[in-house]
Amino acid sequence: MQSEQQYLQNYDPSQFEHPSVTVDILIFTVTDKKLHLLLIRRNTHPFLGKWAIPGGFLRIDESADQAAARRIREEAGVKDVHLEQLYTFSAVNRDPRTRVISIAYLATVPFGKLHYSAGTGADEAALFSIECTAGKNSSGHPESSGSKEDECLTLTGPDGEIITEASLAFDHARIIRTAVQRMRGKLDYTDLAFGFLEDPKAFSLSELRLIHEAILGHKLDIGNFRRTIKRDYEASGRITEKGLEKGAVGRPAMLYCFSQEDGPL
Amino acid sequence: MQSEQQYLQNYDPSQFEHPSVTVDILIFTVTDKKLHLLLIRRNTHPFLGKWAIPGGFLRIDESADQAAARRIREEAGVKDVHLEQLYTFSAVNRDPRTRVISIAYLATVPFGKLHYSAGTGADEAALFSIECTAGKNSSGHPESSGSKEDECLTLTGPDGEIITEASLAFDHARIIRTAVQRMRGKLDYTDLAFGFLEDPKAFSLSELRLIHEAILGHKLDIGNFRRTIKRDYEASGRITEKGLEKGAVGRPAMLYCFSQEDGPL
DNA sequence: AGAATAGTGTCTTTCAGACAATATATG
DNA sequence: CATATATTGTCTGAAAGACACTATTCT
Repeated sequence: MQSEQQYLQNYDPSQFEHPSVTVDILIFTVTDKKLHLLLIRRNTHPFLGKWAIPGGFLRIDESADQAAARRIREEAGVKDVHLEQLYTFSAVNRDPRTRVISIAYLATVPFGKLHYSAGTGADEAALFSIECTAGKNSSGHPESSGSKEDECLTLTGPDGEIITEASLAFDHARIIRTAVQRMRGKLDYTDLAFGFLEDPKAFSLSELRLIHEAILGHKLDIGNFRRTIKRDYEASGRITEKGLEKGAVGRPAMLYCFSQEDGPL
Repeated sequence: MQSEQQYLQNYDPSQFEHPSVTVDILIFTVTDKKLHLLLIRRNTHPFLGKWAIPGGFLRIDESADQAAARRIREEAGVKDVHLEQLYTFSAVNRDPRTRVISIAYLATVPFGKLHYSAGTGADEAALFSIECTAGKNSSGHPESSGSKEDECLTLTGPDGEIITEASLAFDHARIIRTAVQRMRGKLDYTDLAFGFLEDPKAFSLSELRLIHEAILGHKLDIGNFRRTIKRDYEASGRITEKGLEKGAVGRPAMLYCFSQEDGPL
């Protein structure tokens, strides 16, 4: 029997036909009281001219997490944002070129940190507001094509352009729906919403509530929202009062500071 | 500019160095009032002799879902069980042979349906009971190596053999922990537990409760469990009474029939 | 009767949702 | 003062958790 060292030397990775692996990033932000998603217009085949989720091939020397972080730097000029793996899409014919599986990531970016090339250049990018009247299939399979209770996805571009699912490249409509569902599901038991704050070291509860409302797609009761957030976060010390807001319309809000549990001390 | 057809013809997928893609299946079952996981002992390098999650390379003509279904047929002789994607692990050095990313799946199999080769043959397989005293990091990153609140994973083999994380191949200890966390998190808002029932068309609430207890790792209050299950499932018609159990010790239990919402109509 | 398991009832505390009322800023 | 926003308080019904009690079978 050969030793482990011999085995590793003789191992030939090309004995299997490998699929291509890409990483797609859903870059979400909240502005104008609405949830928005960054899309880019494809300037190559296939799906030339259609809008797509930014992505790129996974390099051989980086993990998917690293590729996602790299890609969001390149595409949105931002780093150190919350980034989490969403789902891996692997249907055989999802890309007409060749076999491509895509590891989708979800990023939450404060609007002020987001920098993208909105011009009509080689890689035209745009922010689309998202409306997603969700179906109730909480446990639905992300890659099955025909859910019985299909939720309706509506994307509105900066110039009021409304694009339907058919204007999206590949299976990206389904990926977007999966991401919105995921965000809604995790909203109330994770710190997801805090990733959208312009300044986590000084935010008001109203600002946080508007983020929740944008993600959920409906209004929340002001008093009840305050009560639950303060109960869940203030008692455990994850948010602390930081003094009053200045120069606003109406009564100044108390500003809070958010510190992650295993944060930078 | 070339047409789409020309583009597709000229496209060369080998211009990028592709990683290998595998699909790993965490085959869970509940027996003896405890959660169990099927592992196989590796008979090749690397990690020769260590226990590992069954898996295999993704074929070029099948989706990850299909590969997972195929693999669980091959390994556990079972089909038509609940199978869901868990997470994709892609750290650069997780496999010493070459670059391998692994799409992990989670399967819930009734013990009676599970058939594996327990013998000490070429692919020795064994069921290990799982104890996982979880840390509280609900939103922890599955692939980060050093969680502050590392939960302790203990696997016990059929002959009482206790294996620690170091006896597991690759990053499989982490994958297993991620799976247990996922199951615990989804237990009370999905139908996950029903996937372990020996006969979903005739089960008692005690049987269902034992499954919940096995997954959670602690006892549940009998009365409160009945109340919540009946409220959540009986009112919506997803479980219905089916008559009394026969020939058991103690008072015979009411048997229920579980029908999934978008079931086989 | 006694053991074993199934099922019901009750009490308390907590929480969610609806909504009213008060507080503090600007113009 | 009117307006706008922030913040607090109150009421009700639902739900969770703890725990005692009753019911039906077998030996």
